[in-house]
Amino acid sequence: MPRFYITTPIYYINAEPHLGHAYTTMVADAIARSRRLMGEDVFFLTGTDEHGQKVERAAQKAGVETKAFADRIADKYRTLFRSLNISNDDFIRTTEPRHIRAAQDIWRRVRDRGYLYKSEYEGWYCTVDELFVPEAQLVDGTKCPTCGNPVERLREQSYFFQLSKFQEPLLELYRTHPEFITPEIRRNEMIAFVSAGLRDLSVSRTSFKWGIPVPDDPAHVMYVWFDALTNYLTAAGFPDDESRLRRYWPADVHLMGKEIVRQHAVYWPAFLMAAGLEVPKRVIGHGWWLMNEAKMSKSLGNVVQPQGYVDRFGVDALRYFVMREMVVGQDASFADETFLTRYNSDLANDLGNVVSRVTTMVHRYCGGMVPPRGDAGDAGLDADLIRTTRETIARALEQARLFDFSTALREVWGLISVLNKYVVTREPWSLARNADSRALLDTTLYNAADVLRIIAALIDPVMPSTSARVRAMLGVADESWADLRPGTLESGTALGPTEPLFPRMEHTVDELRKMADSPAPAPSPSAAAPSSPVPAPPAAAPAPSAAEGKITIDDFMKVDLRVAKVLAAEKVPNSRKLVKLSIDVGTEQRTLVAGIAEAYEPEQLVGRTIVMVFNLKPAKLMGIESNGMVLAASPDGGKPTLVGFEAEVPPGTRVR
RNA sequence: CGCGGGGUGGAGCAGUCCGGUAGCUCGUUGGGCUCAUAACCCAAAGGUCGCAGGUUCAAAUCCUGCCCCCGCAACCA
Repeated sequence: MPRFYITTPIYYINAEPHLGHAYTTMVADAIARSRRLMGEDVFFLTGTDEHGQKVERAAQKAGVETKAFADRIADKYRTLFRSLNISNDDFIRTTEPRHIRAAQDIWRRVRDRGYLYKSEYEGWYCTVDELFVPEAQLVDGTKCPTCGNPVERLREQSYFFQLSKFQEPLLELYRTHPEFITPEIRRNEMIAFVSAGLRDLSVSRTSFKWGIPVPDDPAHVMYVWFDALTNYLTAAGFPDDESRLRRYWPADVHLMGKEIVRQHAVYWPAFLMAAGLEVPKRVIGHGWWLMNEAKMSKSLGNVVQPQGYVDRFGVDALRYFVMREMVVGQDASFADETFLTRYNSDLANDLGNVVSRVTTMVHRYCGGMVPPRGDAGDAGLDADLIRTTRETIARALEQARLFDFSTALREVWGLISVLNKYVVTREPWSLARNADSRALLDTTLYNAADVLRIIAALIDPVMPSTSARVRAMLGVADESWADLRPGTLESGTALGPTEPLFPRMEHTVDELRKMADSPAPAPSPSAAAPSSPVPAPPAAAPAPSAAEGKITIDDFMKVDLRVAKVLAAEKVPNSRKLVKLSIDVGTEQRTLVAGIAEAYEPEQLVGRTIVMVFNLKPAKLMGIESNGMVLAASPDGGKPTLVGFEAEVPPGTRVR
């Protein structure tokens, strides 16, 4: 049996899971499921990356032990993946003993083959926060972005990996295996990056402890990617289980977001070559989900919580949407309007409705049993349907093999459309009124039900539970893709009860947003299968956990809001949206920088009364220090509108 | 010359590599049907394919120049 090993990245646990993590994992899941249907021996790995200073600090901040913190976040990922119906075969955590052993083993191999050397790492270090700060993040070029204190130049001992030795071997790899990096744009980027020259990589640290100790030099822990990337080997049995390793290594697909293609397509194969191990076969970098045209990010408050969509629409609706909407490799936008349209149009009106109408007719006209196939069909309509079905199977399977589920789904929906036309043209309801047309009625409904069976099989990797529900309605068992063809549905099969797959969602987007803002409804009372879409309970259940995310009046009072008057305003040179303001706050004059140039000309601002955050920590923007922040309404994607008053208020007045 | 993506009927997109009748989904309008989740089916309206040159029998597609939009970067404090 051919084997197929696919991985997601292991997710870094300093933050909670969001749509991006969910997306990568759902795509990997669809790939894994499709390969199982093709009869391959699949090993599908995901997990969490738990070491490093950021985790150590996040735990400190949360006031818990690092290990306990890691357990908690890892559980969140597990829980999310369960609710997304992810079929991973293993869930690896880099803090597990098996991984620590593997990472140390590969370290020794790389070291013994002469690709590690000890030297000094030099960088900007903040003694207050106890961490190195990348030069680009420094405030004013001298201060720590987190605490504002001056950083100092510091050296520490570090092991370096001789990445520079792998420039040629890597370019050779890209040349001889063009499919190694997909899509092509990522490949070109990597070729450019490697061609520009590679610097040796610092791969250990002495400045923190939360990591895997370097063998024979316990003052050092392994740094970031050396530890993390090795997980793909660990789970494949490295180093002890040789037969397993021979079976599953090298991996067939490493799937990830485009931001970490470099680590997987440059560092990782270099590490492996250095250790004398085989490199993976393919690295796929997918695009990003854009929210209102911006990349989602926490500070923008536009993070999509996957769980909310699962609760409202069902897992398969979310899985369908992301697979259908994003062409792997490109960016796509996640808009509620589009989601709702796809849900109602593709899932309710097309898929759900065609299943409903066909099964209902079999119940009504054929006593709930698949009728005999007969030979009453004609060479036109019936033969066309069967031929289209065959072609759809071939094309959808081919697209799935190429990891292009968007196109595969388009093919399947084309078949749904053809099936609808078939039904309308043949008019079974008319045939049913006339005893003479019994044979044609049977053939028609046989063919229609048979195509539903094919559709259920084709959507299986993307929508596993919907696939199962369609099969339950048809009374048929799971089937693989190995011998999928029309005409194999058995006559006489008793259908299960018909139920709506995707109830139409009549809410407007605004209503849905409101619901999404309120806390998710309590998990539906026991029995509800995870697959059944929960028709959103309108305006239900406030707040068991309402306290979360709210602040006390004391917290609010920490924010000192004041009225100020603009004395002068000028556009910051070379900036797009920044305006430099001189303002009168009653007691003093201040300079501040505001990101409102797209909405206001400087002249309009002079003399205007504004509201500002008075006690905000100063920050430097485009080289100008800003002492405070102007309040404005800032719609997503729109231009800001300044806060104002209906009556004259003197500068310096406190606002609460 | 910072890096990258993009400009195709009202909206969102495919087509561009390998020139040859401009396509899909949603929306709109009219009709049909009543098995179906007011779903489905048919038809129609709607496009100077960002602009200007060039190559060609023929350009959305190839070449040159320009304009505009959007990310990222170092500007949302």
